[in-house]
Amino acid sequence: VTAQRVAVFRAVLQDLSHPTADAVHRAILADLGSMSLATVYRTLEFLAGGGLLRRVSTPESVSRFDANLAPHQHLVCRGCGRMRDWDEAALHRVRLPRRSFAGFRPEMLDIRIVGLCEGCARGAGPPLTRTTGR
Amino acid sequence: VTAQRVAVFRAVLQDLSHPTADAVHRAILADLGSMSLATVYRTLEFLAGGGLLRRVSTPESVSRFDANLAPHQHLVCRGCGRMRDWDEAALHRVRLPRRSFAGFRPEMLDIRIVGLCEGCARGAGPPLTRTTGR
DNA sequence: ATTGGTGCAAATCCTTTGCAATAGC
DNA sequence: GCTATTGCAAAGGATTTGCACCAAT
Repeated sequence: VTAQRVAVFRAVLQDLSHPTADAVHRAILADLGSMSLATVYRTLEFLAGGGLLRRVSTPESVSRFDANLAPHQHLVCRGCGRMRDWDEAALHRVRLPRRSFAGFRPEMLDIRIVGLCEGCARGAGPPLTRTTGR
Repeated sequence: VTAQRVAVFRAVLQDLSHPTADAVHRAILADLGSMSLATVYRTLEFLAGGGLLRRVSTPESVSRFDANLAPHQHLVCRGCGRMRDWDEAALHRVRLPRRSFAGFRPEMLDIRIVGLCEGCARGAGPPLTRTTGR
């Protein structure tokens, strides 16, 4: 339990937009002055492995991190990539089908609500490109 | 409309595991002999932009492509990364809440069913690491 | 001749890793 | 002192891009 680990954990706790490793790094630099990006990556990996953080998947090619361990969904802005927590009652009611799907063993549902955040909607974000599902 | 574009499109149509750019490239090499990986990337981008294919997000750091344009969900194996289409009735019933979520303008639901495919379940895939939601 | 598509290699972005220096117990 | 952690720089994988060449109109 080092100062760096505390700093990374706090940075994720404080950034509700689900920061990327780089965003965490920048926040720490602005706040404490210095820290290696490699250490940020290692620490995020360490905290996620220890169950203190979650690595969440994004439609982009970067990992984002979430300190909210409770079951919930995410609002993902396709403009800026930021994510906010959201807890939609209707989605809680969805259950994983009891048994396996033709040999596939389901373990969890991964649900995102993709759209535009307020800021990006104003400036009209880029056109919808990466899609899945409905 | 060139021979390369046809080859890429057909490769995606024929691979139901939602191939990566690299997998498409390998399939074409095995089949036709030669084609530049850069062209595969450019063509996939072109086809996705034109609406003939979809780029689907994955929990990994690679893009996968889907020629099935109908609304559906995916079974994603966290062992090998392969995806299969799945159409779960219960998930079709989920509706996006009517209006915006505190300034966020929802556009679509992105739903994945994460688990282990038959092959990976046998060999017991790696432990569950990247998570989201429930 | 002109426009667009292709191949190759170099460049970019995000992330991980080897290794020596360092910190904490 | 020992072991785990850090920083730096280099390596890595996926993807994109600059540019010259080639093909079809």
